[in-house]
Amino acid sequence: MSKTNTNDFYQKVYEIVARIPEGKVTSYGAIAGYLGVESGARMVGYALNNYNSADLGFYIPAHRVLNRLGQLTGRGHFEGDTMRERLEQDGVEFVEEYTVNMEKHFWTPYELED
DNA sequence: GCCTTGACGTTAG
DNA sequence: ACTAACGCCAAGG
Repeated sequence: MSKTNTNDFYQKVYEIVARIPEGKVTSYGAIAGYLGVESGARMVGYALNNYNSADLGFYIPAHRVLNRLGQLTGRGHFEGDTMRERLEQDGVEFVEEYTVNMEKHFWTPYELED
């Protein structure tokens, strides 16, 4: 009875985000597509918004999840410029004030297969 | 129970 | 190449 509930979907999102390598970024759509929900990009954003570190018990680098253009669309949910600062610490190259070099740092969950 | 909103993405003009 | 509109699905009002 492994039914893909929304809560299960969120859980998978957290697991994937937690595995994003340092210096790499991915997109909401990439995660959604990997989970089999191509149209669930917004749900990924919802998952991160609902995310509570206390519930999971492990930290997830939500700042490494951007939209498909590499823009830090979720920066408003971080404190100040925390999101951008975190990415810079990871060594991510920016092409705009709030846009990273997607071509250079893009990463997909499929690379987890290894 | 209907309507609006949103950490998105694709297609059309 | 740029902008506008629609589709998507869940949560909150």
